[in-house]
Amino acid sequence: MAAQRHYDELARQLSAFGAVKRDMARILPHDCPAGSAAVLTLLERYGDMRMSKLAELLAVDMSVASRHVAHAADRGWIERLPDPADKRSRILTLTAEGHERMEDLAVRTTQLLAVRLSDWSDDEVGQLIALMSRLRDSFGDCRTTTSRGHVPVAAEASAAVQTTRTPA
Amino acid sequence: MAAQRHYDELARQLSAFGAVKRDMARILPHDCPAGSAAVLTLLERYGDMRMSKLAELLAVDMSVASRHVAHAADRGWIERLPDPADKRSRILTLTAEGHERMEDLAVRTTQLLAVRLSDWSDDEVGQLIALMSRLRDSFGDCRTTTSRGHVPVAAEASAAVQTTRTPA
DNA sequence: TATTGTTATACTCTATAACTATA
DNA sequence: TATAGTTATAGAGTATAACAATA
Repeated sequence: MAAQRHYDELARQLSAFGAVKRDMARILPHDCPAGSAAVLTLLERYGDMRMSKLAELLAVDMSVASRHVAHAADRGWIERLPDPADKRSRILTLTAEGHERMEDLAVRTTQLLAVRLSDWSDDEVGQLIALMSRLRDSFGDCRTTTSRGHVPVAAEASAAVQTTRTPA
Repeated sequence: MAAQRHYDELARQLSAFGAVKRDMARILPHDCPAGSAAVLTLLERYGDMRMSKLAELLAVDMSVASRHVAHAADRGWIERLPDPADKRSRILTLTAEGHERMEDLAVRTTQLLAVRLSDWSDDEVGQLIALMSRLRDSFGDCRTTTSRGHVPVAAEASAAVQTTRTPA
């Protein structure tokens, strides 16, 4: 259990962390907001998937994911193919244009981070990633796993305090 | 310099990190959105200050800070006193009601984090805070509006990782 | 002229709820 | 009835620009 004096500081860091995200978003093309970029990134990384799965990875409501997907689909970056196994569902897949767009996004991201993280060691970045990932996990946000070792978090979290697990 | 393979992963973590902030925001009182809560927190922590300083600490434009401050002032949580040294400026200060509100916020935050971080050690939380602080610092040089005295954001956190400020 | 702060406007992101079409 | 996905609506957060008052 962490000391209480750390709680306020962590909350403060989270509060001001948005500035980092906004700086990242500033380098995006004008027709590709952060939401769409996230959709493309996840599709390239994890391959074709359904809406519900994408929403889970994005850590947002499916209605939000649907909106981002519609934006990307309108621009021809992704396609929503019918799912032969379930006619209610749709399979999302990157188009050739989508892959091109992703290439562009990757270049922009790399260029920005190469500047911002110029005095970070590889190990330091790795540590930050690991801790951020674990925090998301502790908050029940890590529905997927970049690796196979997914640890369910609801169990140990609810041990300390009887908490309402997002009751509807 | 960090390896390129880490760049995409860090961008992905940042992208999905919003879910953590939203979970934190969910425990706030209905009349106190996250923006107002951040204002109260900073005023209690660093004491009375001017709008420009607050905006810097919030890492947002002053127009945004002004909006949050107006919300808090409308509810009697803070006061905007005239600055005798500069009649354009206003000194922000917490009222008694503001302190009460802060007490409530601190309790809510502590309760939530006690659950979420139940399996984190004190040192691990400190490491995360230090790395987040340093990342904000690495991104901070690009958007400083008033690069006067920079408040030591990571005062207590710098124990684990030494933050480096590259002078403009 | 430059700076401090406010306000008007517009845009992004988000969740809730109502809706459809399947299951 | 229940589930997958879409859309309409409302709310929070943000930046830009125009503005007023003061330096």
